[in-house]
Amino acid sequence: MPSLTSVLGVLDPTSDRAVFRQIADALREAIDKGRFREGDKLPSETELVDHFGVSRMTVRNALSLLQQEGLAVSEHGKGVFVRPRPPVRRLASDRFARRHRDQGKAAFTVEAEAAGSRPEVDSLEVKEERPSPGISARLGSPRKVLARRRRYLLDGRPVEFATSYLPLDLARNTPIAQPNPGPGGIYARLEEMGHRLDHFDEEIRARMPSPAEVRTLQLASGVPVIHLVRTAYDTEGRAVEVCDTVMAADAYVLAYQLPAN
Amino acid sequence: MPSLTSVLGVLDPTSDRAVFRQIADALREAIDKGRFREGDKLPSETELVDHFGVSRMTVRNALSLLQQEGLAVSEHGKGVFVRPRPPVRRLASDRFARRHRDQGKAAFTVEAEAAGSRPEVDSLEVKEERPSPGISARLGSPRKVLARRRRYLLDGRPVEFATSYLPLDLARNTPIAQPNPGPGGIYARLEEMGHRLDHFDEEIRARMPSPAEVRTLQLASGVPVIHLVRTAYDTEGRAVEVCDTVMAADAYVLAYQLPAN
DNA sequence: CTTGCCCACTCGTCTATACGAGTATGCGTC
DNA sequence: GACGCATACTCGTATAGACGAGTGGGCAAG
Repeated sequence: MPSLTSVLGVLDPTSDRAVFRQIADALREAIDKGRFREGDKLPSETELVDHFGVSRMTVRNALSLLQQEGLAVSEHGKGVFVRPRPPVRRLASDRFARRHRDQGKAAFTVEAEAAGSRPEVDSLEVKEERPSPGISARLGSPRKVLARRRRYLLDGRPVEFATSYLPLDLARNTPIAQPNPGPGGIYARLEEMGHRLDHFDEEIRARMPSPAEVRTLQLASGVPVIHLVRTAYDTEGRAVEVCDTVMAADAYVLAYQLPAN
Repeated sequence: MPSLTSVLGVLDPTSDRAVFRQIADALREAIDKGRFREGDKLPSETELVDHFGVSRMTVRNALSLLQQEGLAVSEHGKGVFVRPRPPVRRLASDRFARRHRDQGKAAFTVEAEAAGSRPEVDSLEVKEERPSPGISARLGSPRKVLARRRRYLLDGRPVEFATSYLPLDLARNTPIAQPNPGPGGIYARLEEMGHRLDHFDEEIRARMPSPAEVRTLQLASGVPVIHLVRTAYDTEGRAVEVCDTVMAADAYVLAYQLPAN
């Protein structure tokens, strides 16, 4: 068991860098160098207080910085730990290609099982709503829309929360309005109903989560969300669906392939 | 001038919600409702201490929460302000299409001026390096690479930091190794040299910035970064360039168009 | 052996105080 | 008017202490 001094060094009293930043720097460097690895417990607040000879608030300030940076997570009653990097799910840009739809099973389920994870979908809700301005504009200002909400989990961990919006005149009294729309999902149903899909537009933003998003996605502090809004167009140029998705950013990498022409 | 009570309400002493969270909730709600607008100054710490009858650390805790959420920014000596939403730059997925390259001017400059902003590029650096493992794998394990680093600014604000890597055997002693590679950029030069571009792969992640990234992009707290890695392939299937880009997430929307086939 | 309790250790919350440092304003001097 | 300074206000940093609450291990009683 190496001494704390050899792992963390000591403060530089001549430095004009704030003490809590120096402590954060020492911990960050130790993590970067692998002295603490994913899931390892960092020294307790008391140990850091003793080692650096500062007050507890100063140590907490330093640890709080690391949490904001997404490097550490604290667990009440246990300690502060190096944040584990969860397995990452890769979303390929061809994930909605027609050939995948023909298989029948939901893309999320197939792909997760192939990756050796246990997929779940919960909090499914289907209801009719008045569209928000953003959704309304994308769908051509329908008076009402059908909203399909669901949350996706991998191995019990929530990773994504998505809502699909469809113009009500298009979706009412169809399988799309059922909780389970059947094999191939709502895109397969849309095509059966004569809305042959032409292309999708996707808009990607990243930001910090709202408190509500922190709850539904069980996000650690220092983890942003990726906000993806996809609009599906049929061959007539009509927007037939908007899917609004919020993903835990530490669980995803999005992949796109672009032609050079 | 409405009283603070009418804007923020009062604490609920019977609630088991932590006091600093209640204060943060009150401020967040007031911001959401438009009682404080973008750029507005929030009540000073002292005013909040007096209004809620708590100690200053409790108020600072609440304000710190809002900053982590990206809702507020503090300015030393001035106050805490509702974080202004900067104008957002939209990156379209066809931004590297050949037709845009033919114009001659740099895409960033053209587009920024069209949007009425003042574009700048700085800290240009061109050097030969040993590639990191990730870059090396993408480029087919060259021994050395040419690295082109630059930072992009809009109206004086840094928004993006990018590094292009090219296999050295391909780029050495060409215009690509010059600080200014000429009209159309390095992609135009690559095509002139016989590497006709076929497609690009882009990988997108979002995360909190490192301290170094906070400095170079002058990021407010609570602003994540979008990390985009683009690999360019020529028609022979060879990876000819990797561009590693870190963007201030509050300054960008990425847009992609996907075919449905 | 099992159950249940106590205790030690962890982080969470809150108070009170002090001083430092950046900003803006007004006022007096030049 | 221009300049410089004092001052009041802002947030930043740090100390010291207190109590609460979640976790886990040890120990004693059953």
